[in-house]
Amino acid sequence: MSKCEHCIVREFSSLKALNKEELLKMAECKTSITIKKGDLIFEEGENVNGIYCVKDGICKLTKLSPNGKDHIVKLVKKGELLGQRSLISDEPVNLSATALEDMEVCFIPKSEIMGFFDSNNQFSMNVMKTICGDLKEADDIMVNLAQKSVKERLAITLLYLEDTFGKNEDNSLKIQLSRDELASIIGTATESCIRLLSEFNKLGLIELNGKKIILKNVGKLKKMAE
Amino acid sequence: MSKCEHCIVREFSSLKALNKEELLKMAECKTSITIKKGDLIFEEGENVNGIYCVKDGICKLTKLSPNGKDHIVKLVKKGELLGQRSLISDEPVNLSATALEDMEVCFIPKSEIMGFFDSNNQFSMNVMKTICGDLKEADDIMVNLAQKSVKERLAITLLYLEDTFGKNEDNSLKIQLSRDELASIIGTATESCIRLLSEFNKLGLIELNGKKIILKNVGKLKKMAE
DNA sequence: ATTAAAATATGATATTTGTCATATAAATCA
DNA sequence: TGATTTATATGACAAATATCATATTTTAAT
Repeated sequence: MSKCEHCIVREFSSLKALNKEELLKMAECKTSITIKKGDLIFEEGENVNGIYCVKDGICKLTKLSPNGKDHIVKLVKKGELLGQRSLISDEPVNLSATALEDMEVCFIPKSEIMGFFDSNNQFSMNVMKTICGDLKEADDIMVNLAQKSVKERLAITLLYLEDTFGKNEDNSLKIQLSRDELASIIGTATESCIRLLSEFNKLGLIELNGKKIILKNVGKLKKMAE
Repeated sequence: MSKCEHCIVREFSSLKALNKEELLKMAECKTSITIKKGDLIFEEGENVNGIYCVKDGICKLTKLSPNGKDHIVKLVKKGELLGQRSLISDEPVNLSATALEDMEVCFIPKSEIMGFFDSNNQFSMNVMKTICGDLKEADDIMVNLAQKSVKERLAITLLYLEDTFGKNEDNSLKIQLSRDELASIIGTATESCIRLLSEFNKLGLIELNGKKIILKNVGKLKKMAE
């Protein structure tokens, strides 16, 4: 069993408020889990009795619409926590989490986390700040969905993906999404997404190479996103 | 100066966790404010050094899109608090608040609230739960904006307005929104909103009488909203 | 009360976006 | 490897929605 004290990603999340003793205690009750690309971590409506700390890899949080299509609400990367909202509200999770890459996560049971809420004020405050950040982000996304065209949203999303997940040596986006997944972030039909990617490609804004996407003209993309 | 102990709306918000002493202390530092319909309570980007407790009336929280159009992110009614996110994140507010009716609100300075966070765990937990609720709601709205048609969103919104704000004796929606505001919740052009209201009217789903809107067939509206 | 301004309403039309069909390319599996 | 499934791509068309113009009604102001 690996020690939480020595885990670097802890520093990126609310867990950074924990002291040595608390970390030792947590290391004892946590479970390390390996998740394969494409695997479900938890599903909408499920009772997740704890939170997941993402040690490595990226996952998507999706919500099923009554029409049967998934919408990607958020992408979560190394250092972030999953399942906080559900834990605090004491409700089933409202989103499904699916690995987009092979992942390493640690599961920390609810009882442990609730203890930290009681005993460690800084931890509570950190969690609150994270959730407030998510809410602010959600406000921005709502306004974009309500007021921007699909083209603008595609530009915004591509810039966000490069910004948040970085690029490879060949300048291609590090995060690999299918066209279908990209469409499901933007909130459009897969075909429309593909069509606009082709258009961006022809305009020299991006370069497509199989699944690889390279942003060639960030300036123009930014102008387009306004 | 009215006493917080005797204020009923306090019971509906996170403030219900406060004990008698805390309420007395709060009563001393709070400010009661009357706000006229249409008046701005605070504006996006402003530093609001505290929170507002809504004693009476309804307000809208809006965000300005770069294209110059407002989007209504949330409606807030009696008993709810304003400005919590900004206070916790220690950032300027990301939304503007405007009264839709004459309002009575109390302003409680930041220092006071921060004290409660330190000393009253239940209060912290309540605030967290509220924000988590907002986040869950935001997820639902995002999926609706991304996947539902304007017609479906109008149906959803009308049902929500009746559900949340109730109706008058003549069955008309208690909350009075302009067509423009309704459109800005749904995320569509004012004309499209007006056109669909007319259509719903002709179909017998609703009845229009000046600004008054009566939901005539909630069952069909619900089916339409799916 | 009269006038001006704003809100609501509706038609005509353009644009955006979705849907269906089909082709091609890539990935998976026996 | 070859066969089969899945993902990507593109055309043709339909449907949804936005935009612009204009009329009517309501509200506000003088």
